[in-house]
Amino acid sequence: MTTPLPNKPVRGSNSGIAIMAVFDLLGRKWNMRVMWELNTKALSFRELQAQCDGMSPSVLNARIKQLTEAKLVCRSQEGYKLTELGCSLMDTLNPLRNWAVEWEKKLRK
Amino acid sequence: MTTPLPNKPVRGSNSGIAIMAVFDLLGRKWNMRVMWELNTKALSFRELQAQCDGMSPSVLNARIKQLTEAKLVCRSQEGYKLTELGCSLMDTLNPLRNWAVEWEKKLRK
DNA sequence: AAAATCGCTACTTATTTAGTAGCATATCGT
DNA sequence: ACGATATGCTACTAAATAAGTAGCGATTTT
Repeated sequence: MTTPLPNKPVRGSNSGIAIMAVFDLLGRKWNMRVMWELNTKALSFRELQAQCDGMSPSVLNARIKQLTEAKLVCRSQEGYKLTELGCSLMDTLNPLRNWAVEWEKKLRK
Repeated sequence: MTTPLPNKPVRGSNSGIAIMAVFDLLGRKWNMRVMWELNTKALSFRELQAQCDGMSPSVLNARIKQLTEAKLVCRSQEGYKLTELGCSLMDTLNPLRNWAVEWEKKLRK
């Protein structure tokens, strides 16, 4: 157990950089949730808001903007929906669903 | 496109509840990152802080508390480390690593 | 043409995170 | 034994983010 404080990231392989960006994105309130709801079907702004427990429109707007810039969500005739890239993210995130129920079981114990 | 605003979650199957808790946990700054760093090896408080770009100790403390209550992290002789449950979460999250690099590629295009 | 609904912005307040200082305990070298 | 250094962590303030509410201009419905 050594290591003083003054240490910057210095992740050698640089392959670590990408995952950090993902953490920034997903580690933000609502982003996963919004995508999760859109994974079912395209939704209009207000539908999406309703699905997300009535989250405030200002924040929803900001999230949509961020997810759109990240090319995970886009707008279409039927409303907001996931892009291919967005779908692929939800696919890799899908196992979380099952993990979640196992986790909940063990927490109750 | 219908649906007025006043609508609460009402997720029928109740299996949706668990994933929402996961979103609350992971959708919070630093939680994924902290676990990611611990996935490599056990770390002391200050080591962990250094690995996480010098995140403020007050926040780190809060995160550790939350992750500990969630039984994903625990303390040991060697420092803080992931529990079995925590490891299993990182395992299911592992594919994110590869998704992240693909995502980055397509973003640059 | 009136009423309702839409996507969204503008604002204020509440909650969360960042940033810094420092205390109490433990370990180390002399 | 003594001071020097390191550790885990708390306290406090400032900055950033989210919640909450009102409402505008545009479209759609009646």
